[in-house]
Order: sequence, then C-alpha cells, then structure tokens
Amino acid sequence: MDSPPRPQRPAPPPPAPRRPPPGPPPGPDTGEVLQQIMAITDQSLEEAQARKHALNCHRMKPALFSVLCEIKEKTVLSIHGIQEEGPPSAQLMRLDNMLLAEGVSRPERRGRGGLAAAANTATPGGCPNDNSLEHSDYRAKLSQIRQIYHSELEKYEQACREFTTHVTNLLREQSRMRPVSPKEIEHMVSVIHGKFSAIQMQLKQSTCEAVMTLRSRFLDARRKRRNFSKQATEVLNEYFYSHLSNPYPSEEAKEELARKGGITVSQVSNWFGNKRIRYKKNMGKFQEEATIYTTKMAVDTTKVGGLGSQASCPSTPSPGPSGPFPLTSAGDALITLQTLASLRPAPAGGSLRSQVSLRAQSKDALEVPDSVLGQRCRAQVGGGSWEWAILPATSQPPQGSLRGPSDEEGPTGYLVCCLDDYRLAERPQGHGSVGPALPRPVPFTPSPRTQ
DNA sequence: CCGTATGATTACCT
DNA sequence: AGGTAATCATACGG
Repeated sequence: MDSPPRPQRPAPPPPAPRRPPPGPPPGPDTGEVLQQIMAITDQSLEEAQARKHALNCHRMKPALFSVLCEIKEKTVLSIHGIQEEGPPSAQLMRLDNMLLAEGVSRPERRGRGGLAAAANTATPGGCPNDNSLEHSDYRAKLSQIRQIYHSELEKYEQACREFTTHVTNLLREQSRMRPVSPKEIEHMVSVIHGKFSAIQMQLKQSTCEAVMTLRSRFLDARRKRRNFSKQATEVLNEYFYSHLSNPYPSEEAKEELARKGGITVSQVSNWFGNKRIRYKKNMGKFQEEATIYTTKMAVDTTKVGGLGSQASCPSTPSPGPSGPFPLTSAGDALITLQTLASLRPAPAGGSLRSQVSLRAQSKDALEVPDSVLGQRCRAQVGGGSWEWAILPATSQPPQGSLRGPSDEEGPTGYLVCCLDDYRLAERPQGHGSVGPALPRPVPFTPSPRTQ
C-alpha cells in the first residue's frame, strides 16, 4: 500500500533498466555501481569495455543480477498481460486473398513471362477481355503494381530480418549483463514482426486500393462503351444481312467475326442480340442499311466469282430454315442484287458457280443474264424475308429505279434495283429439285433457330 | 442541350 | 447455354 507507485508499464520494457529498481533500497555501494553503469554511455568504447569487464567482475554483480532477475520476472508477467493482443489478421487475410485473387501476390512468379501469365489469369470471369489495346494497358498497369508491390515487400522483409537479427544479437549480448530470457527475445522479435507486418499491411492495403482503382477504371471504361470500329460494324452487318433469314451465327462464325472485327466473341453475341431485336422492332428503319449491305455483299460475291468467300460468311452460306422477320407486302418489294446473285437459274446446276451474277453497268442499266429471266427464284424482300419470286421475263433491264448506296463503288456500284414487275411465285412443289440449298419460305417464327 | 444510336447488362425463358 | 426483351448509360450528331 505504501510502496511507491510503480505501475506495470503498458509498453514493452526497455532493454536496459535506467532507473533504480523499486525493490530493496540499494545501499550506497549499489548506487555507486549504478552510477557507473549510467556513466558508461558517456564513455568511449574501450573505456566502456574495460568498465563493463570490471563490473562483470564486481563482487556485487551476482546480487545485482538476481535483483534484476526479480524485477524482470514481474515485468515479464506484465508483458504477458499485454501480449494477448487481438488476433491480427482477419483483415490481413482478406487483403492477402484479394491480392492473390487479383494476381498481384503470386508467389514465385518473378520473370516477365510469369508476370504476364499471372496477369492473364488475373482477369477472371467477366473481366476485361475486350479491346486488346485496353486489355494490354490494364495488364501493363497491373504488372507495374505487382512489381512495385513485390519490391516493396521484399524491402520490408529484408529490413525486418536485419532488424530482428540486430535486436536479437543485441539482446543476446545484453543477456550477459542483465537477465534476458529467450522468451523475452522471442517476444521482442514478435513485436518487431508485428510492427513490420503493420507496415506490410499498409502496403497491401494501398496495393489493393490501387488494383481496385485500376479495375474499376477499366470496368468503367468497359461500361463507358465505345462504338465499334467501322471495320467491326461492317463485318457484323455483312454477316447479318447476308444471313437475314437466319441471323444466328454459330460459335465458329462468331469467333471468326470477332477476329475479323477485332472484338470479342461476347461482343459479337451482344451485337447480334441487339441487332436482331432492333431490326425486328423496326425493319423500316433498317431498310436502307439492309440494301447497302446486301449490295456490298453482292459486289463482293460477283467480284470473287460467285462464292461468298472471305467477305461473306465465315460459315454456312445458305440461310437456315426459318426467317425471323416478317414479310413485307410485295408491292414495293426491293430485290437486292445480293439476292439476285444468289439465285439459281435452273434446277441443280450442281456447283455454286451456277449462281447468277448481276452487275449494274451504270445508274441506268442493269445487266440481267438471260438465264435467270423469267425464272422462279428466291428473293430477299426489302432486305428482310425470303420469298419465292418470278423475275421479269424481258431481257431489258428491269423497270424501276436503281439505287446507288455507295459513292465509292464507281460506275458499277449501283447494284440495287426496284423490280416493279416482280411478283410472288408459288413455292415450287418438291422443292428438293429446285436447287441444292434454296431456302424454303417459312413464316416468321420468333423463336431462336435450331441448328 | 437534346434526341437518337448503340454497346452492355439484366431478368427471364426454353 | 443461348435466346429475347427491356433497360441502362454513354457516344454522337444536330
């Protein structure tokens, strides 16, 4: 009760007791010794060593040492009280997991190749798979973050190791002078580790933040859509309008379209999803576009010699069985050249070379091969559905006006004509004999095609 | 600034 | 899984 207020200190004990112990009152002799100890710090190294040696040999040393031991005992107890600080790291674990998931803290991945690989796997699920430009930008930045993170981490770890060794050595050395239990050293080490891991935690935290920022910026960039390149749009539209009766590209077709357009397969899927629905909702609006693209396709077809090679479809050139788009009235039907170009003049010419090519020589003339005149054919109406039709029987260019969608196509660029005397035909009986792959007129069905 | 176009997302369906 | 339909959010052009 009347003892001096010497409370347990909340902080870990300093390595050297700088104060007279609260225990039994030191005699004058002890006080003197302590004075000397205190004075040691002011002395030169050799002097100090000599003093230390002298003190070590002092007759009071053992007694003093045991006193110190007693004090130590108490402080160690208090240390134990303090030591049970909360389990450090729910948060640390969270950070670690996150860094791992983001591909930042991959162990043992040092080389650039490794980093790149890590970056690749670091984009899980819906992650940015998009425009390779942005993607590589993202990867580069992530890799940068990773490098900084690892080099900092390395630094901290090294510093921690050095400092730990240093302190351990110091304590070991001091243990000759004062009681330093291995436990205490251990504790000290864990304190040091704690401090350093706090720093590491900060590093991890800010790394996580950086990654999240990068990620969100990137995702934002994804959400902040950009229109596709002209090239991509063209490729997609070409496929769409050349497969209007069945605009459902297969997986392979999607892949090829993606490759050609420099976009991803899922973007292709999105595009077709949007296109189908929007086209169906408002066919009128797309009429012009339809003619433009079907025309374009026709040009390519004729240029290449009938077979839609590269410019046309990556797969299945023949339309499927169902037409997703409603028929327009025959009155103002537009037969596009692409349509005409894919007409077959007669039963089974065998090879696709028997396809008819039509070329517009000028705005005012359309050359129609005799072989198809008066023929029953399949025609794409209004850029939309396919119908059986009979072409005009005259050798004159069909009446009607030519439409010229493109400026760049020159004198032979006007490929779309209105056939005023186009008329609907009966669907041929036994359609199998009409031609190998002529699509049958199938009423509009909104359900997804089955292939 | 506003209306339209368009890519992406979401819910729901088969 | 892949489709439709509705919707969101931004780009873009007048």
